[in-house]
Amino acid sequence: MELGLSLGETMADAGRDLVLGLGMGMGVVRREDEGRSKRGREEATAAPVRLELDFGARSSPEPPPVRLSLLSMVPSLGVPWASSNSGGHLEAASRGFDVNRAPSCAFGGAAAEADDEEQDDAGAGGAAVSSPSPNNSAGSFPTDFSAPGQAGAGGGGDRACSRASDEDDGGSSRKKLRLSKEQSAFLEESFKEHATLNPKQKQALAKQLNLRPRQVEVWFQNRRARTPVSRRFACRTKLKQTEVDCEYLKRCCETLTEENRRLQKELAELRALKTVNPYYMHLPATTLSMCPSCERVASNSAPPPAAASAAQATAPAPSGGGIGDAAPPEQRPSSFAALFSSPLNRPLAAQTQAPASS
DNA sequence: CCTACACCAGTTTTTACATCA
DNA sequence: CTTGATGTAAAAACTGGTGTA
Repeated sequence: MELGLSLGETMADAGRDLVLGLGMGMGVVRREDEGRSKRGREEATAAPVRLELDFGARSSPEPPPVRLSLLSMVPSLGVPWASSNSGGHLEAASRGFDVNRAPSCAFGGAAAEADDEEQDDAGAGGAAVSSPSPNNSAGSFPTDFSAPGQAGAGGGGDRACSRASDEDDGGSSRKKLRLSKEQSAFLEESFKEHATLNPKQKQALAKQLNLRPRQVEVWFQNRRARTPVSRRFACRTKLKQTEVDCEYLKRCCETLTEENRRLQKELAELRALKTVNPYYMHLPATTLSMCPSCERVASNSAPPPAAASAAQATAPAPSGGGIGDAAPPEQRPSSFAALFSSPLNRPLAAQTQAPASS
């Protein structure tokens, strides 16, 4: 028996199917419709033997398929549940999978039929018992999703379940769940397809993973915040980029300080030279610039435009690292840093004309 | 103009884990 | 070796602001 589920139109469009393979004789293949998906979960809940999820992207060979095999059962719940895993599959059993959470949360009673908010209400309405899973080594996950029958049963589902929201848990403290590996993997796969969600996709994902839409939304927000800043710097998240920018600014500051020190020294030397031989220089030395094209010395205080531009084009990169487009990624922190790079790229004559003229 | 919604940046809170006495 | 305290990183969740339909 194979139960095929797809994440609404988005996942279907992406050519990815979520397959719930139930090790039974009967076969049901479901697609699209959330209501039917829900029913599919109910059937999965009733299946006593084997529940297998395949997150493999059919269309893309790139990501390795995420397969979850939930073989064992929690007898008290009467559902196939993750307390062990078979070789070659994800370590679903170690953390549990929300999609397959015990009926108490996802499929139990009215909550199964209610939408996500109503699920919360149902969960709060029931005995809001935090029951750490016996299978969870950490044993600290507050499963406030509990519904009647959940307490004490433990449920191999250990951690991940939609927490009751602040408004319905009655408490002032927010409880935070850790998404299971499988949930994260599923969201990750979805994120690869589309970094943003429309309401329909959000609802579908939430339903699929037994999370609240808000949770899916928050996950995508956080995920976007951690996403690489650009394709070019695929290894950099925004946070990492900020750190890189900070480092680069430090280097800029050091470079400018060093440059300033050098120029001060140069100025002192020129002044000393002028004092020794007052007829040697009528113009500050640094105002003399050579036009690379005509090879004539321009004695104006400002270099000729052609010379300036040519000198800019041929100016060596500052010691702090090139920030031009040709620079390797490691040396080019960001476009933001480029704002601070221009003074360093200016030719020396242009940089030093002001202090030298004094 | 108002409203609803999505998004983002920044922050807070919670959890898991490592370290050490 | 075990245990509890402590620190820290990562992630979930929240808040306030902004843009858009």
